[in-house]
Amino acid sequence: MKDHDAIKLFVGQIPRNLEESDLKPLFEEFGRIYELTVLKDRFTGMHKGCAFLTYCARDSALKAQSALHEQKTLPGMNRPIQVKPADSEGRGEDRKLFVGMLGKQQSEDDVRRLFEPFGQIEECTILRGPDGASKGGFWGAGGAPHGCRHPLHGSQTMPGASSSLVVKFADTDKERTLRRMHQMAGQLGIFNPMTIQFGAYGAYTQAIMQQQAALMAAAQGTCLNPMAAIAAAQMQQMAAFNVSGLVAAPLTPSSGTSTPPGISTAPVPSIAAPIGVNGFSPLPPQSNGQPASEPIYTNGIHPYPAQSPTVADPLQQAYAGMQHYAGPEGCNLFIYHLPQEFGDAELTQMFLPFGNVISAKVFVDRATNQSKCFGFVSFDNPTSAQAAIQAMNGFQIGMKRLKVQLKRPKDANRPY
DNA sequence: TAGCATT
Repeated sequence: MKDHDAIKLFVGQIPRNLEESDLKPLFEEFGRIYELTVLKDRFTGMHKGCAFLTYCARDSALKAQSALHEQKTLPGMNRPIQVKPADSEGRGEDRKLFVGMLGKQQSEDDVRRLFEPFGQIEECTILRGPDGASKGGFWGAGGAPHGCRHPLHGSQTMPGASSSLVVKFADTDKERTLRRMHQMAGQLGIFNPMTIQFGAYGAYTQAIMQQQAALMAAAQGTCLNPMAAIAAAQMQQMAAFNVSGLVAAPLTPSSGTSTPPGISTAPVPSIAAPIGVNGFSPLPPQSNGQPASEPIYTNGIHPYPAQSPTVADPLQQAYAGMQHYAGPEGCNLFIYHLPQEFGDAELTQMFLPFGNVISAKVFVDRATNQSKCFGFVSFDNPTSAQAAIQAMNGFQIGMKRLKVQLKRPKDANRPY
């Protein structure tokens, strides 16, 4: 098993004749390896000259990085080996902290002194109002603090400040936009489009919205939990539609009667869970912070019938033997950089706002039963898929950003 | 030099 805070390393400039078994000895010197994968072309099997490497221990990764990165050149290569955290392990802007509740007279130097013990400071700027008084500040450090809460957060109250020091990750561009839209929507009183569109479910949808707003507030802290991130994504969608005035379209799953390809439209099996007209179940999807155990499929079909405990209908049993996890071309998404703890239910939840989710599957390592942090989501139409890409590609969850793309077509560049 | 539906 690997540490919870293990780092996935990207290894570049590897000679193409070295396979995993050849590379292992080189890297094992720094600790036990959890996973080492040489990247290969999916179709030709050609070695791409790079690999992903995860050690069981975070410390091993740090040691390997400092010992190897740019330090030696493998035979036949003309540039030194690259060993550094993979892009999925978080990016530059994640290093910027917001510091609030500074004393009005505190200078950049004061702040630098305060934060120096935690790492190298790249940049420190204090935002000042027209009167020159501090309005909080931004601080960039060469390394995000471990864990969720910076040790200085709440640790002290600066002279003249109304409450204790605030230290958290600075908003990303997306979060800033979201926050602004929120404020705007609040002022205009059009907070929730679903209460307008789906009057019958007003109370229900409002409850969800409130719950998600609460979750999102939690997400604004220094630690993003996955479900809060989902809520934030959904809120973002809603805020976006509010502002643009497009109240209905993208939130409405395309139809309540569509069927997956290859399935006759005639008898749609009834399912146990009640279905709302808008494709949402009338039960809150995330009560007690748990993902919905019964994701909603408005076509009336569970993509993975084996998971349903209520199989009795022979027709449903017939479906159970079928694999209909892929929608038509242009409807299937490949999602990478999922949080480790995401399962099919969370993936479904996250993509429900964009349309009919035909299937959502997180790829699991069959030996360890652990998520490989990627998966597939299929919609019943390309528009939903595009909307999902638009909203979710690059979406930040914790330290990572989702990669959301169309799945490569199955027979791409297969000659025959 | 960047992972795409498994038993």
